[in-house]
Amino acid sequence: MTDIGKKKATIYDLSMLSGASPSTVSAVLNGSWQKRRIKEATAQLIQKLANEHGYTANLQARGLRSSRSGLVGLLLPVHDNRYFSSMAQSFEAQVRSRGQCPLVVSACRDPEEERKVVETLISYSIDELFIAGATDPDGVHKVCEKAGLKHVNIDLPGTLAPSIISDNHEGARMLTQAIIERAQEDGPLSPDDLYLFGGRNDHASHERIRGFRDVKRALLGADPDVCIQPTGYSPAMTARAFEAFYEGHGKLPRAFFVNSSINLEGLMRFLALHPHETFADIIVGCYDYDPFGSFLPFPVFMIRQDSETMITKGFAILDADRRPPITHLVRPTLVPPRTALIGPLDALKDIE
Amino acid sequence: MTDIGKKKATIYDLSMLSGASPSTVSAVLNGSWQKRRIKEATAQLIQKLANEHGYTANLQARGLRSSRSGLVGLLLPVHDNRYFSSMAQSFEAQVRSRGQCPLVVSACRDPEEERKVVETLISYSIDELFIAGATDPDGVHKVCEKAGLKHVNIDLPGTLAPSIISDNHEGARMLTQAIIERAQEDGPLSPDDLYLFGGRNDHASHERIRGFRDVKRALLGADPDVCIQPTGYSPAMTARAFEAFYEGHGKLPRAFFVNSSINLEGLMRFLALHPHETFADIIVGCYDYDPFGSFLPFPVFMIRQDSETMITKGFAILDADRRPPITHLVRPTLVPPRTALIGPLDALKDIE
DNA sequence: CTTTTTTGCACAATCGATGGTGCAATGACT
DNA sequence: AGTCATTGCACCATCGATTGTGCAAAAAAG
Repeated sequence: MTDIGKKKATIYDLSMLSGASPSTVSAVLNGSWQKRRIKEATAQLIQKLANEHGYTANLQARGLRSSRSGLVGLLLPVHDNRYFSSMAQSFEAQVRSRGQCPLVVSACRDPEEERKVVETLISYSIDELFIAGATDPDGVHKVCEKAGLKHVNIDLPGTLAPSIISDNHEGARMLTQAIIERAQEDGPLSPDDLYLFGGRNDHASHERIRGFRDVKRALLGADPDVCIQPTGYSPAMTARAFEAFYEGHGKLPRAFFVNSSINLEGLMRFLALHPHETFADIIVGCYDYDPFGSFLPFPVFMIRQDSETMITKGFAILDADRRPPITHLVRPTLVPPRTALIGPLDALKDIE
Repeated sequence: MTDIGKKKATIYDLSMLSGASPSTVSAVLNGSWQKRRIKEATAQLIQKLANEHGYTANLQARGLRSSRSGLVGLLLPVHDNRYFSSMAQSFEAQVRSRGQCPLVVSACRDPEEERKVVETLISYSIDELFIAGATDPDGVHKVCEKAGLKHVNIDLPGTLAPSIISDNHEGARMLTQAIIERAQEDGPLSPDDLYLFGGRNDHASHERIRGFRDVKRALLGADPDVCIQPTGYSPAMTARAFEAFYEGHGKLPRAFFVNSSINLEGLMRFLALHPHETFADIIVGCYDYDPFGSFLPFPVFMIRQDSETMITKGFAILDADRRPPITHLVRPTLVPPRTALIGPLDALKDIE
């Protein structure tokens, strides 16, 4: 307030102004002054000066000296997706409430990029890292371990570090059962009427496919392999798969399971190119929740993954003394069609 | 690779190993060795050692010394929203391609929080800051100015720093015209049939409301004030506004303009509580694009704001010598119903 | 074989904070 | 008054890099 446009005040400036030594100023401003037996009056004087001059500590200097930065990282595959962006939102809130600074970055599902990004984070001496949806969690683990960085995997498990993931198998079972039951309301459902689109060679996809097949076999008696159409996590590839099916059959499957909201975007691309009748009576299950996806013009059952709980558990694990590489499952919830859940935004005050 | 689990190598370690002085090592590793007339052979030796030991610079130390951190900040209102999350995605890509490190944080539209968050970023000596959708851009500006931090406003303008925003007035005109024309296909539209929901006391809302009223008056001849229903950026409040209208009229307006995708989520909450018939023939315009929002079971015209261009322009401005507090407009595009645009995710390779 | 120039590098200060150590002044006690 | 404990703080090394300066040795010039 007092200095306008000047450089930022340092403990040395306050040292001059107060007549105390820099180390005294430092002790006062970082709260360790009681331990250092600084007189209360001295402390108050320095506090006052600090306020007047708008002092804030240089966290790079502090981090350099103490080799702790107060930064906590979250590595995401992508931002542009409600599952991950709401994870980022919860993450931020929890990091802030712990008095640290969140650092959210994405690595585009590229294993090379994942490692490079983490190297960069390490160069800033981040204290802890959440690795979400990494393509190569164990590769990232090695980078972290070399630097002695505490970390957990979220969403996709690794074998070397503790992991907290959605119970994909159970979630997929719930979702599959829901769409089968709903489809059967319109008449008997043959195994050929139920497909799965999306997913690739990762743990989550495997588990979801396994859950899908289990339930499908139990309820419909069979499960031809052709009904599983992996397309990767790409809207374009997914759209192509729908297109291919449509060309072969003149329609979409009566019911299908879509592996993630990213794949569901592929369905939108398909729909954009075809008249409404093409999908007038399909039943869709999507392993992810999106508030608009829930209101599409056909029934969409969704799975809401509990990213908030995953983050909470992640912190609990990081805070623990020992961190065995165990995988913890978090139960997701089934969201029936036409449901608007409240999200992290609802915690915001928006008066006026 | 060579040391497993050890502490990170520093220039002093490499100095010992190579026999060169720390300053020589530093010069080699930061690329300034030509300028310092270091022999090529020396440089190569040091490079080799650095690779073998997996050296990476301590960026806090570098930042402390050079008072540049390589960090570029993006301050968002919220993550959990396709407009802002896709902005984050473009931002990251551009920052990375400039060899810097993106730091994306949200401040929940709380002016106090905005300033606090920026103070924190400043403590990490970030080099540049993008302030997106800030509630109080000028308050943030002052904090930045005190610290000598270069910054631009995105999405919501300030008066003290350069701003790059969507051409809200023009976008609103396009959107309003589109929904009016579409609604008129179903028969004549009276001024009471066209409402606007959402928005609050910010520049974007004002401009959008202005554009809406201009076009509505021009095409429908009148524009009763009751047709403007500001609800803030809150799904819950927006839902309440729809509910209130519905209680008063037994239906929703034939056509309406929704101020943002966040407000559109409020419509979803309303819909969840009412049967399909309630909204069988509404026409909606939403000032924001969401790939699923575009395929709701009624026509939804959307406005896609070009956040990628905004970020690009932002960098251009930050790179310029002078930065007058001018507001730059970026033209958004009208997206007709049932349209799936490609997004930043499509740049990703997703093989297999 | 000097003198000058160039090459190649080492030295040391510095960025802003932290924390161990040491010492003077004060007060308590015998 | 002399001894001892306590209080209150200053001093200084340190974290890991950057950078201005200076100086020896080698090369070029005379």
